[in-house]
Amino acid sequence: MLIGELAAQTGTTTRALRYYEEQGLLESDRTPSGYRVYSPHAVTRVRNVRDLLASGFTIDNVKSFVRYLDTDLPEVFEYSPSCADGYGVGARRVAELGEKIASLTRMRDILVHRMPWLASPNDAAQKEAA
Amino acid sequence: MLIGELAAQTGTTTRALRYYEEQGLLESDRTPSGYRVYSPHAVTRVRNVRDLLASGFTIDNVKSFVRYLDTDLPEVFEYSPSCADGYGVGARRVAELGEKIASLTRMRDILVHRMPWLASPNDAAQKEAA
DNA sequence: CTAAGCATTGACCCATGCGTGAAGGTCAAC
DNA sequence: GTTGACCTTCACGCATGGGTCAATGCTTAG
Repeated sequence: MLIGELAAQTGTTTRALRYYEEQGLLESDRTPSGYRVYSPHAVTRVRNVRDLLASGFTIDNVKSFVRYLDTDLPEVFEYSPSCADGYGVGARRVAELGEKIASLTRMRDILVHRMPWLASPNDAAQKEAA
Repeated sequence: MLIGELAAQTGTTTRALRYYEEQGLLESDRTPSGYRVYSPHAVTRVRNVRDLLASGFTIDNVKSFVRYLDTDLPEVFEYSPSCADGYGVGARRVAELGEKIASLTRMRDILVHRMPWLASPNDAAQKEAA
């Protein structure tokens, strides 16, 4: 299949697919005239990439999972030592997200401290969510 | 005073001061040879800009406060209708920060949901912090 | 033949607050 | 006169995931 069809089947754009290929996450054959040709497996692969991106991983993170992208990913990953490297990536990413969250939360708290009259609704929602 | 001394007195860099000027947050006279010359008021101004940035405002936000930057800012802003526009900026910024925090938190929760074995320490700290 | 609708590579754009050179002019002191 | 410490204006770089042209080629139906 050509790139437009793959884009349609995976709900993304041709630009994104070329980007994934540029990042080493996707392969393609070429017609004599240079068009990218994909096997049906590419659909799974692209869905997995987008799944992981939507789960909060970065493109660089996803590169670490490249070995697992050709089969459907489970909803929840069991712990198995054969995937320890992937788990390290997950742990680091969670730590990064935690730091960013903490940093933004500090900023928001400083702001609310200096402007107390804009405090309550967000604060209540925040405490409830945690 | 010249830019280097202003940088030293405000604990920042010459690069940052030129950037603030480029953004319309700081003014300077020039010597015949083109050096920037600042009045002592500039020290207060720069400190206020950095104070607001450290409080979680963006450069664009600070531009809205440009009228108030020549006198010392209070630690906590009282509510007064004469500054309603500034308060709107504060409210919007707090909302933006809240959205970013919520978005990152959603991502982290999805990740932890898919990789449950990396859950606890961050989670506990998070709930405690809120 | 030609137009429509696909494809190609290349390259700039977004936001954020500066850091970090490069290449050069100015000023005070020795 | 020359060294060294200051100053000047560019202008690229960062991290993120593509968006959005531009200029051009391929393919197929009318």
